[in-house]
Amino acid sequence: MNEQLQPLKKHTRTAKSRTGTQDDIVYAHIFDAILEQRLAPGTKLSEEALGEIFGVSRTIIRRALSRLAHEGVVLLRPNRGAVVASPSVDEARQIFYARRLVERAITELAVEHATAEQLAELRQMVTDERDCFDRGDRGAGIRLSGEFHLKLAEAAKNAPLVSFQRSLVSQTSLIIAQYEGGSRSHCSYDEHNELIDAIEARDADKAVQLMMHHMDHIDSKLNLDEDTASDDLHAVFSHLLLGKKKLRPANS
Amino acid sequence: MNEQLQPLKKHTRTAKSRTGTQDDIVYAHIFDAILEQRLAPGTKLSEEALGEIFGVSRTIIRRALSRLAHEGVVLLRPNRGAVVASPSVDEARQIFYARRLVERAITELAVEHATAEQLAELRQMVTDERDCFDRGDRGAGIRLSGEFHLKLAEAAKNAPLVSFQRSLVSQTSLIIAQYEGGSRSHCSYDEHNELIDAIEARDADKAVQLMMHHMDHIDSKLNLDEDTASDDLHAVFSHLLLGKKKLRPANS
DNA sequence: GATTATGTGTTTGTATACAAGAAATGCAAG
DNA sequence: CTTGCATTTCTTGTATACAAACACATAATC
Repeated sequence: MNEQLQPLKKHTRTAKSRTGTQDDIVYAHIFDAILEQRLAPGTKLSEEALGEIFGVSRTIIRRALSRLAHEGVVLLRPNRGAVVASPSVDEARQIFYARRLVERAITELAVEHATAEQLAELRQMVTDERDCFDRGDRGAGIRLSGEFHLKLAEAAKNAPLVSFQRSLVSQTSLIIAQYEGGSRSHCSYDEHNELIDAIEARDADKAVQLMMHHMDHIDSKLNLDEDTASDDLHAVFSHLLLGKKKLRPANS
Repeated sequence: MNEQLQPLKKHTRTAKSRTGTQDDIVYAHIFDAILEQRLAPGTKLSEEALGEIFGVSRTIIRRALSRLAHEGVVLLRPNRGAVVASPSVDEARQIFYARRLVERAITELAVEHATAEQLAELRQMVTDERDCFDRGDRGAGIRLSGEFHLKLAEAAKNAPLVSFQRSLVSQTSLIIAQYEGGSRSHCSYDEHNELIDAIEARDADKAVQLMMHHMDHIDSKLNLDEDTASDDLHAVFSHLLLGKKKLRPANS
């Protein structure tokens, strides 16, 4: 039953390898497409169109969109369909506040609970992440970088925090994709490696300090601080550009 | 369209007064039923049965169950239907850990951002809550007490935290309903009032201190600490009791 | 000429029919 | 009497058909 539809062999099979039910697959593919900016913020996600693309009925699409909406990467307006979320600067700040809070707790818990296997997996993920950035696959890099933080949350052994972290990481990735600054190395894997070192050494203070510095680093690369005008304008007008009618020059 | 089905005038109209779409109504009613323990942990939630009860199709029920599963009050097993969640002691501990974390942040933010109107609303909610407990409506009391904490989260003006808090409060209410200790005053409204006082005085340290004490108070009333044997057994066997066939006495 | 009303087309919301999977029951064999 | 297997029934998963709401365009009136 999972085999009867596999028209989903896009790019490098970035969608999660877990061969779950169809809506998992659809969910993962839309998710990846959003993070890799193949779907721009504000883009309308028509149920029927997506259904045709993935070869499934609207029922499945609807479930996937519902999940994405719950994680905040898709906005689901009643009777008006789904669009790719375009977080405002204020929303981005709220997300970053929550993330600092959660990352601090996760780091402390991971120092306490992370097993050797988990640390090894984390190291592997950092390697994969570096490979992605090296080969220029920015979208996959952002996604893997997010998955690193999610894996860390799993090492903390607190299910509610994992769930929350998943939502925060998704939205953060969206924000990074949207508000990226000039610098290209986004989530420096060096910092990730140092972090694993501190956790492996069971040095909670240092690990937390590194994590907080890492957070600072991430949002210092974004154009959130004061400098929000240009990106904000883009977000503000993105929904107007959806209609197919051509706009006349605004300054005439 | 919202008016065409109203066979939902149960008890005291506790379901949220927002007259949203059908699945909101169904969601709220099942949610309330679980919190007020009219649905015991482990109870199977048949889609068709619920559909008949609420006079809607399985489609709506399915959406509602999906939401409830996302909040953690319902467990959704693939191909095997939904059951009312029965959090283990360990899961309860994880939830409480996360709640302390979030409540601390929310309190700090509320001190900073809460408006006079919001504080007034909070006071009103405490009054309502006291009325419920006074008139012996324990289920509604637990629910209102949870809604107080949710309202406080809204005053903190951080959307991701509100969303997370909603999930945590739901699960906490379920835990309280499941692991209640002997004492009857569950979420002492006095503590809620003191908390509002401190927030109104913009005294962050005192507010946080009160909130943490409040959290201590809540879980000191539960049978989580060491004393978990009896309740654990109940949780372990609860799903066996679902079948309608009568069990023979276990100790014979 | 601008603004409002109306009609058409497209998209979402809901219900239902059908297919696939799991639990339960009954039968048969040891 | 117990145990293993097959059939049967019930429940969930998915697709599709229908109804309602919205967006857009056209036309009519002020």
